[in-house]
Amino acid sequence: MEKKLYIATAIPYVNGTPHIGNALDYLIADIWTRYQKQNGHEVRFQVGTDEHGNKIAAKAAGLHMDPKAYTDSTYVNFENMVKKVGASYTDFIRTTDDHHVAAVQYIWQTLAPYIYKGTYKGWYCVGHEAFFTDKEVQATNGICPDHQTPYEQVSEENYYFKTSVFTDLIRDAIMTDTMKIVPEFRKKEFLDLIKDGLQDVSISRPKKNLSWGVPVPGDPEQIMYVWIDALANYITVLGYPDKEGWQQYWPADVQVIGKDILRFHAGIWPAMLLGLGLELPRKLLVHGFVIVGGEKMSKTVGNVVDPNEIIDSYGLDAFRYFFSRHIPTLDDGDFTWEKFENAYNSELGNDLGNVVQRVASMITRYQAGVIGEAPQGEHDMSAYHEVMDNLEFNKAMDEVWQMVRSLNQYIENVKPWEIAKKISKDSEAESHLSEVLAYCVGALLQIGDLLVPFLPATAEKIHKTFESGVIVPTDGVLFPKLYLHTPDPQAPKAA
RNA sequence: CGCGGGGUGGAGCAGUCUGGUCAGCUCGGAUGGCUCAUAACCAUCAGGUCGCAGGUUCGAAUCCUGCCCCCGCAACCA
Repeated sequence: MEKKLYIATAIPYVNGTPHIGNALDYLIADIWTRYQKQNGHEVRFQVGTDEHGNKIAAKAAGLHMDPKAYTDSTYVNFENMVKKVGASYTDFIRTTDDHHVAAVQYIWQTLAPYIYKGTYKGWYCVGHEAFFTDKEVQATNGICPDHQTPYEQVSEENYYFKTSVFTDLIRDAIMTDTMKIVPEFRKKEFLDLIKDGLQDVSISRPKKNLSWGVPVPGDPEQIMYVWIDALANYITVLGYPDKEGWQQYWPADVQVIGKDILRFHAGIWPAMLLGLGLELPRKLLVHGFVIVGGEKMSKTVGNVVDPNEIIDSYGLDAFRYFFSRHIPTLDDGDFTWEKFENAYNSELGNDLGNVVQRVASMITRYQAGVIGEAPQGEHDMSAYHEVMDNLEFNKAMDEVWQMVRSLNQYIENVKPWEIAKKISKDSEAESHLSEVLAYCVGALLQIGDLLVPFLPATAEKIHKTFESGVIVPTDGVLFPKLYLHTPDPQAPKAA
């Protein structure tokens, strides 16, 4: 029996609309999920939303809504985005779910030996709903640059979680790759960050400062701050602690996170798990940010790219293609509409789409669509599997495109159209031709297999066209040319 | 002396750990070939002091030293 696998994504805060970073989370997790399913694993794939906190409460109040009613209306945007990128998720969790809330309170009680009450004094920014260090306050002359409001000196009672006591265990787990942080440089970065030990973390707020959240068990004056509430989702969604079956999936095989939230997932979260006596996730996949034309995406600059627009214009597989191949899985990547369209036209259209088309067309033309026995694709896939296992999906796509290229070169070398001309004179030409074309089909079917995790719809079309032994014509070509952001070479030249 | 990543032909990158077989790949450009194909495909060519200055070596993009420049991060920012 293969082990059941669990893959989890960070849950975004529902204050706002889904952006390309969220889409990237879902896409990466989905590629891994489909890859593992293809390898015969059963996979549970979680997504969800973080719905508590002051910003939500404030936004709801602004709309004269109850916070829950507000999140009921917005979480859907995220679920739609998950579906839009084709993510094959199995579970969607909201931190306002009843089971989650109850489970979080159970977790708090279980962690009680590591929780103590303390007083926090510091400079507080209402807009951030967060405290800032003296250094930061000095650097900004006491005015929060984001909100243009002065920091206030605030003192409040909080509960703290003793993450510090788990420092050595966590450091050890990271160093030995028991909890493997991928890529390596993120691992180093984090180890450096905790070289002086983890610092205890404040996990509650007085009710007067934070009303919308999970109540602290046994203390009506305190509400849980984001950490325990949000991070716990990764296990509560599986049914922890009371529903059957979660043990089959925990520990997670991979947790997909952005580089901005590594410290929480590599520090606080493992501490919680250790406090609960649970295993740590096997791997943390830390991806980078999507930048646009070399600049950070930001609303004020107005360069925000909406994933919906890409998918609506070019199709889902085109979106999945660009963001899996041209945005490195483990690093920042650059998006521009020109880059996207060039990749679409030349790589998806000219390379992949065209080679599918030309092979299908030759078989139809020379052999009335009959393929015969296609041999197993003989390309060595070990490089592909190696980079997949290293979670470098972009490199796996490079491997696939290498194969596409080779196939085009092969066709050019063998020149099936010339063999076809000899059929009337040369008795061996006919079998030679069908052998050549069957080889091409074998290669295409292999390419199709490798594309399953990345471009599910395209992979299916390729299989459908070739796998039956007879060409099944498709409607239109795979990736028709589009010139929405780059000049159309066929357009009449401007004077 | 805070930490990390990076500076390679017009653009984007690989190669640096394990010195020579490295100056490579993709896009873009030029030329040619082909006609099965989505004006697609294939081949060839142009070309870069491998950030700068020293050093080690028979030999350095690759190792050592110093310097310059760019980009993140710097703990409660999902």
